[in-house]
Amino acid sequence: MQFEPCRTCPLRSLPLFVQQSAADVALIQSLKRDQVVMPADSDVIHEGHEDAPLYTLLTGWAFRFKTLSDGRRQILNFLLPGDLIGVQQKMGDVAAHGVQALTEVVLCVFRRDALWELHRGAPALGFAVTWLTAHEESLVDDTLLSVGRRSAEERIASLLVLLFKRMAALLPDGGAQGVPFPLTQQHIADGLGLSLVHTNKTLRKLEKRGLHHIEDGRLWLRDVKALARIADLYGDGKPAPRPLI
Amino acid sequence: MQFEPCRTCPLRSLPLFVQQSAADVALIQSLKRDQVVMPADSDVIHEGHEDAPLYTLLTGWAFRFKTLSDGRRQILNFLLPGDLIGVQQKMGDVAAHGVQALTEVVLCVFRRDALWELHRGAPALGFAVTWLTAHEESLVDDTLLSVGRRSAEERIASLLVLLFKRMAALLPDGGAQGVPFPLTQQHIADGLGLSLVHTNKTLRKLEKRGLHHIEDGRLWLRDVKALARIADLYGDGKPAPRPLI
DNA sequence: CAGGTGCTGTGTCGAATGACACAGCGTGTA
DNA sequence: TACACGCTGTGTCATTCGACACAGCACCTG
Repeated sequence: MQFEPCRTCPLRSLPLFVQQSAADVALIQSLKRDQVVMPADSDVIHEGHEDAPLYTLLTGWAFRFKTLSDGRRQILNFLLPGDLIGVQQKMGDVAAHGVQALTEVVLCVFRRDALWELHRGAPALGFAVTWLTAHEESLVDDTLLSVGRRSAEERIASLLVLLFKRMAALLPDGGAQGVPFPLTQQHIADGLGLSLVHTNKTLRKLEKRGLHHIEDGRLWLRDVKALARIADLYGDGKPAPRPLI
Repeated sequence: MQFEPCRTCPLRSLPLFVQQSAADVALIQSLKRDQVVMPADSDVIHEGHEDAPLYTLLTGWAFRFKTLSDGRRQILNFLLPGDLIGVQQKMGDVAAHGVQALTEVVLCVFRRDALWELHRGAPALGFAVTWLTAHEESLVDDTLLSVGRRSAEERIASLLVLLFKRMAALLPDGGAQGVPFPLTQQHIADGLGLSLVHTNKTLRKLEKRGLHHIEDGRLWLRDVKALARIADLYGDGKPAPRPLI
């Protein structure tokens, strides 16, 4: 095992993540099987794959998605460092989703029985898995509210603000210099149930009003308040402190 | 404690639910605090409520939803007997959702610390909580695919088939005589991101083609194959066996 | 340097869906 | 009986959003 021990994982020291006991970290470490790098646009989990391993995203961006048989694609949510990948794969009867890398990603690979071993070996870690799963569901809930009931402009405002805040919580400067933003307009469209063209026009409209700016893979929010107002987002805050597995 | 013991819970004997050890059932029982009946249309959990208890739905239908401040409402998913209610409430920073009864419902009420005690007391039950949460997420994923990428006709076909199958799995006759279906067209509209009027017209179109029939709170699928083809649903099957807490 | 590819930007047009208005019908209730 | 209310059904018109077409530009690669 030549990879870095979990104890010194660079994510773990961020204020976003809650402190865990040495024993719990050691258990996580013992279930870690490998650490891999995958290039941008590669498939982390093939859609329809039934028995994928469990991963944690260490660096980079990815997304979960489903497609219809004629190719229409819906992005379910975006994955940032610290997100767990593959919990739903072995559960649930409904057809599985795929996971694709947006940027080059670094992944922790866990043993296939890790999900069960986490529950068996440490209740706190089992609880953490539940927490992360429920949290991800609440992200999907929010997107569903957007796609079902918000206009194109409101959806885009909402996405920009929520992704900005999630990413900013992972940065030392909290997004003062903008945040990395590797999505193309096609990804935004697929995440919000919009067409590419309409996404482009709506983004341009918001940008012309001085609300945001995207350039060279970075996103700046020029007027977070206005965007949050458009999206009808309440709750100011930083993302809640979360467990890391 | 005058309510029925979990051991003889009528749901537990259905083939849909996996067998659990006597010790696990006893633990569940020990965390059960009450059993309550609530009328149709009542709020099980108020939207925005931060610290609701954990429930299991014993009989009846309910739904989770979120609203925008101007009243637009999105139903996130429908809840049937055996579904766990309230896992997301204490987790996740994004604003909470509400839960409302569609019919009169009977609920098991658990102690506030039940979620943690399940993980602490029995790894298998902690795992079951994770399973149920991941499973519910996959339902929301599916709805998001519908709302984002399916046409109105496809969405409705998909909803009818999926709800029919979920409900049929809870019935002895497997839906041969139709299944109970307490949704109004407004609920369908709010669950699929459509307007009431358009929902009505689309339902009528499908019914005129002989694909389904709704009457007196029951749903019959006259041509499941055709509906599944319209919705681009694959996977024939019955819902997977699931834990019951 | 030519050509290909992926992404963004824009105009025009058409289609899916929403908004509004109102009717019918069953049910509860004063 | 009369009336209100909730739900379904239907016509007409308005709007949002999607489809198609194409341009510009950066980047790669032969």
